[in-house]
Order: sequence, then C-alpha cells, then structure tokens
Amino acid sequence: MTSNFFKDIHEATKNGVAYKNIRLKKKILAYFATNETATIAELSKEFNISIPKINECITELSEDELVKDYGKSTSAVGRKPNTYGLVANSAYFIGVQVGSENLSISMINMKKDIVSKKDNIPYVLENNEESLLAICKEINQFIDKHNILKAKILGIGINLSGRINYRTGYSYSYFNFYEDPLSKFFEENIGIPTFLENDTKALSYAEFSSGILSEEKDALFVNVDNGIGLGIMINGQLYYGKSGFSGEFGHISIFDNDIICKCGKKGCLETEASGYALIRLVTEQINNGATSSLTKKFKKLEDIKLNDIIAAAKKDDNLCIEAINHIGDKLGRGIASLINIFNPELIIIGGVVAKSEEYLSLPLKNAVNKYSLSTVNRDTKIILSFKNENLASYGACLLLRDRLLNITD
Amino acid sequence: MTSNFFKDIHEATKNGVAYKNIRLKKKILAYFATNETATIAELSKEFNISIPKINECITELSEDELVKDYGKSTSAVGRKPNTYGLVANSAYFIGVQVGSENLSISMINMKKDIVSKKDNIPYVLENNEESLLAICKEINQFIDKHNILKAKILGIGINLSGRINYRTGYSYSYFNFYEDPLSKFFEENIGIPTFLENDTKALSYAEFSSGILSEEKDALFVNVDNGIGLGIMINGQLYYGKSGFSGEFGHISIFDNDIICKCGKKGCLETEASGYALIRLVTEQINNGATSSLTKKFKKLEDIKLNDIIAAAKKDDNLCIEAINHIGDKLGRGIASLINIFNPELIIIGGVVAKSEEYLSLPLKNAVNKYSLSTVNRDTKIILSFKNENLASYGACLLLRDRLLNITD
DNA sequence: TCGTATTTGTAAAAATTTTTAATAACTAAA
DNA sequence: TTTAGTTATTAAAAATTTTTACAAATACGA
Repeated sequence: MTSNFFKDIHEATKNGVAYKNIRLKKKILAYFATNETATIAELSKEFNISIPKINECITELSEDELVKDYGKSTSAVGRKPNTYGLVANSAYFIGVQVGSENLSISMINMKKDIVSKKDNIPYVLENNEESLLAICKEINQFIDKHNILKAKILGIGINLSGRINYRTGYSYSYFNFYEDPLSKFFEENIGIPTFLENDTKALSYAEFSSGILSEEKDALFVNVDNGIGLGIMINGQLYYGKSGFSGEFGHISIFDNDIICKCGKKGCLETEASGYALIRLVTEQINNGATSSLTKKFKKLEDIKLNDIIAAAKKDDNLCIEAINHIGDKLGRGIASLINIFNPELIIIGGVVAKSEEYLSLPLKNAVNKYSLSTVNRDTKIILSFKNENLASYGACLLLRDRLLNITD
Repeated sequence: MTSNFFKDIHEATKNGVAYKNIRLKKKILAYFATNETATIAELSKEFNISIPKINECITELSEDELVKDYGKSTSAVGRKPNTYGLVANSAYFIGVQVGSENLSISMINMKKDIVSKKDNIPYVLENNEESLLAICKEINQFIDKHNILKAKILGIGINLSGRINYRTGYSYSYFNFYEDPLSKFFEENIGIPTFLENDTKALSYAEFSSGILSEEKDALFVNVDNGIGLGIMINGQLYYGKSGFSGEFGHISIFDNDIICKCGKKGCLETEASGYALIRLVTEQINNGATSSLTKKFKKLEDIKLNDIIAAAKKDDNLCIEAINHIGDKLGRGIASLINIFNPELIIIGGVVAKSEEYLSLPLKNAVNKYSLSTVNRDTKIILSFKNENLASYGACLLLRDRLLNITD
C-alpha cells in the first residue's frame, strides 16, 4: 500500500498547519535524498524546527513507510542518536531514453539504486504516431513485467532528442502533432505522471550526479558523439535558458571553413570537432590516397563508423590517430571559450569519441591552455567519462526523482 | 536613531522563536524591496503565515521605522486594506566605481532612490597603497559631506576592474598586497561593512535591474568599451563561476588572425570586435591612405579616441561607419555563440561603442541571424543601452542593497 | 440614504510548537 | 565496576501561532 503522504502532497486545499507539515516533511525527505541519513538533532538544526516537532514528522513518515530507522550513529561521546533515512523501495521512478535506433528503460528506487534496466530495445524513431505508440507499448510492458503497484511508481521521465520544454511538457522536434503537451499523451497511455527531458540534459545530470562535484556545482558536460551536445549545470541545477534550448555548443561559429554543417550553416564547431568531422576527415584522406588499416576492413567507406576509427587508433593506426588529434585540438579551442565564459569547476567530456582517451584529451588540453586565459582555466578540471552509453535513462530517473523530491527546482 | 532590527540580524545567539521572527521580518523586507508595497493579506499568503502574525511583524517593523503605512489600496469590493512598504530613508547604501582615471560614488536609500551622486572625481588608479588610501579618503569625505549617521549606512560596495572574489573580499588584480582581504582594509579605514565587486558585473546588475526582464531572468550584458566585458544573469542572479572569473567573453578564440590581443593571445574576439579594434581599424586605414574627417582634426593618430570615431560616424564619415560595421559584424558572430549556448531572453549591448547605434546594431543583428540557430535566437531580444557611463556605482549600490536585504544570494 | 455583500483588522479561543526539565543511554576514566 | 560527563529521547509546562468569530470599513444597488 502506498502512503498517504504522496496523496497529501497534491491536495492543495489544506489549512495552514497541515500545509506546513507537508512542506516540512518534503524538506526532510529532500534532505534524506541528498544526505542518505540524518539524526533528529541534525534535522532540527538544519530547518530550525524543534526536536519534538521533527520527531513527530519522522514518526509519521515512518508510519507511512517512507522513512525508517537506520540504527545508531557512531558519535564519540554521550548517548548515541538514532539515524533515519529513506526506505529504499517505498517508491520507484522510471526513466526512458528514446534513441534513434533503440530504447533504454531504467527503474530506480528512492535511494537511487537501479532496480531494473533494459537496454537496446529494438525501436525505430520516426516522427509519427505509430512510433510514439511503440514507446508507450514498451514502457507498459516494462512496467507489467515487474510486480510493482503502479501507485508506487511516482513518475516516468522520457528523454527525447531535440527541443523540449520540460516545464510545459511540449516536444518541438518529435511527436509534435497534438495540441496537448506530449507529456499528457504519455500520461493518458500509461497512467503515471510523465515528464519530458532533452536527452543531453538528462545524460549530463547523470554525469554530474556521480559525486565529483564540490559545493558550488558549476560544471559542463560535453557529449561528443556524431554531433556535439552540451549540458550546463549552474549552482547544482541544470540550466535551460528561456525556452529550454540552451547548450547548442556544436553550432557556435568559430571556423572560417566551407564545410556545411548538419544545421545548414558554415563554420560551426561541429564541422571540425565532432564524430561527423572525424568520419569525414578519415574518409576524405583515404579517398586522397592515404593508407589505413581501415581500407582493408571496409570496402565501402560509408560503412566506417565512429567506433571503428577509435578502435583502429587504439591499434596504432596513424591516420586515425591524427584525425582524432585534429578533433581534440579543435574541440579544445571551443572548450577554451566555454572556460573563459563559465569559469566552471569541472568539464566532463563524454560520448563515443571520448573513448579515444589520450588521443583526444592531450591535444584537447593543450588547445585549452593555448586558447583560454590561464587565470581562468587554472580552476577547471577536465576529465573524460567512459560511462555506459545507456546512462541517459538512468539520468532521466535521477532527474525525475530529484525534481519530485524537490531537491532540484 | 537606527532600529534594533539590524543589530538583531547579526546576533547569532537567539533562540528558535526569536530567530524565526528575524527571518520572517527579513523576508518581509525583501518582499517590499522587490514589490514596493503589499497588504498584510498578501504577505500572509506569500509566506504561509497567519494574518495576526504578519500583523505583529509589520507593527514591530513600523516601530523600528523600517516600514510604514502607504495608505489604502484600491481593490474593487469590500473593506480596503492598508498597504505597507519600506521607509525610504531608514537606511542607505553607498556604491563606488573605481575607474582608471576617476572615481564615481553614489548613495541610494532603501527604495533605490539616488540620494547623492558624485561623478568624475579626479583619481589615478595605481597598484599601490597610496592609490588605495586615496579611495578611502574620497569615500570618507563623501560620507562626511552628508548629515547621515554612519550606523544608517548599511554598507559600501566597491567596484574594481579585474579579478575579484566577492565572497571572500579578496582582490587579485589590484591592491593585492595585504594578507587580509581587501574588503577588511576598507572596513577598518571607513568603519562601515564593505563588499568588493567586479566592475562589469556591478554595471550589468544595474542594467538588468532596469525592469526589462521577465520572470525567468536569464540575460546577458555585453559591455563594449576598449575591451569587451560580459555580465551573466542566470535565474535573476549574477553568475560568478568557480572563483568569480566568469564572463571573459572578450578573450574567446574565434578568429584566425595574427593580431596580438591585450591578453597576449591571438584570435580573441577582442582583436576584431572591441573599441581597441575599432581604433586600430581606423588608424590603420588612414595610415594606408584612406581619407576621413578625422585626418583634419587630429595631427597625431594616437590621439583619436573611441568617442571621436563614433561622433565622426554620426556625421557620415564613411571610413568610421565601415569600421563600426565591421566591429558589429564580428561582435555579432561572437554574440551568436552566446545565444546558442545560453538561449537568453535578453542581451543588452552597452559601453561606449553602443553609442554608435544602428551602425553597430544592424550588422550585429544580421550576423546573429547568420551565425546562430534560428530556433534558439528567436527567443532573444537584443537591445542597445545608452545609459550614463557612471551607472556602475549605482550598480554597486543596488547589488549591495539586494544582497543585504537577501533578495539575491 | 440605507441595507447588503464583501473584505479587512482585531480579540479571544483553540491548537500547535517550543522550551524546559527529567530521564534514559552511552563513553571513558577512576 | 562505578561514577562523572555527555548526548538523546520523552513528558510536561510555557509560549507562540493559528483559527475562529466578530466588528469595522467600503462599494453598490435598491
């Protein structure tokens, strides 16, 4: 049985005291969500609420089975306090990554543990109702597979590529053929509150949540796949911009070349520093007569994929190494601009291209030093991330959990 | 006599109830600071505190002469409520802009009215103690001139160029020869709490506070003087980055030229799109034999200042117009990148160069359309600001007031 | 002009929260 | 093992806040 608490949350018509109680309980849950466990004294101090009152809230939350006793703490002197924390399986959150060729669905519990995960679900993304219904079907199957009450699943976060307004639930690049918000369509088809998110932003959130960040939490995540995406975290929150379209880093104009970008413009960073660029560089040079281990393997140059180039580089293929070096240098120049503007504490480079490790990162860091102000870049750590490609659906879960528990927002 | 309230604020040792009272009063003051006036019912709703309790706070704040009755409101039906608001002259804030060749000092009251202002105070900025003491002397003289109790001046905000950590009060570019924070030096010399700020950020804050922004408040201010500065407002707050060095927009590398920038690097935006660049363009072309109205006026080309070029352009000097056009185009390309990254609701272009109006703004907007994604730039308003050059000291006042009243932070 | 509808402001009653005090739990040193 | 010192928890008392009820203020229409 689900607790009264989540029903209470949505009841707007509550008198002052009842409303304050709910707010305090939410604050306590949010505290547990970030701090794992806490003692009553800690919570009392944190929220400036008396110990008996906190005690009352904890008792009620325990009765609702949202919070439980995690045993005595190990303080030095005096009577040891009880610690309390979230009940892991009191509620669940589902996250869905809609890729162009597959789906990935994850489910986490209150304590961020992955309860279930299904990756590489065959699926073809097309901008029509059939393709949309296929997503719903997969999600419903995923839910049915588990023996979990629907009421215990507090929400579903769905990542789509392209332009998303997470506040309104509208998608502008895909499935934008209804008048109502797309999130409403999902809700009606699945029966659980649904929230949309841009895929790069959700992935960034997962990366940022991995515990590397300090207090301030101003960080950037650069996703280098075929294209280049950017997730911006400012003061611990994802940054969206006026309509949620922030982070179009791949299309800043910093080159004077004549290469037409996917966006239609010239001189974009993406034309020289992305996976697309990497493939173009390699195939161009092979066409110009350069030799590479790839020429034996692939009859048709169109079949060469990003991973093939990176694998070849790791086997000392000079052409590929140099091409990756080139990408690293150009990307580094772009990242130098980000450092000058944001003065971030951390930049994470992820995506498939990051797997080329030092072939990418050394020229990249070199270019950063060359093109950004030393007083500014001194503060910025740059790291590569080799996380699982299916991290995005986990990011959707995390983001959803943190939003519903009011940690973010 | 100053109220008890500000003394209370700094007393950390208060029991729970007293502390909550102070916090509620601060919230009420902060509300008044942004909303001018409010009724008791409004405040009760806003903070979820009962009407009698709010009434009690308002009564006490009135007794402390921080708040006063602003008369009946004009609601449609029923008994008309009293409105309350800040007492304009219950307290004051001083802001100081330290320029390279002069000082500007402003004083505002609680309601943001400029009570006193002194601009163009002769002064030479040098990185030594003498120059620092000269600032203190001017501030002390400014204070003495007014018949205002020191205790009523709640703080002094001082803008310096270069790298400032406003949280710690350290300055890294100027007056960095003491072990203690520079802010402490000022406090000891003046006897009033002092806060340092970067000049571009303070100026930005003044520009952002002029009431053009909507709720979200994601905006950028580009200051185009000799160099280029950038102030970033995110979610209504100035963005600092890890150590307060954010906004080095002038030194992002986007050109493949060979011009050495003031920062020592090549290819910076500033080499093609700043006041420096404008002067360089004009003098270079005159040296190359181009004709201009400026050649008659100035025997030595080194004497040509930014304002001269802008004035000449406004009198249809073709050479100057084309040079400004060039700056506009290049700056627009840089701003296009900012739009792609930030998706801001507003970009304000200020500084001396902004005074060239459409000679600058038309090529600039054209370049923005050319180089940024239309789906993103559609949201962004770009406006020129022709505000007084001495706005920065007012910005320091505003920022200080809003910080002390806890509106920001 | 008067009565009705509506909302504010305030006083008293009721409910809630904090504070204080007492007790329980625990460590470390005698 | 006992005792002094420290902190947690609980219970009761005190203080505070909210709620309720009602008088005062205002607009509008009869």
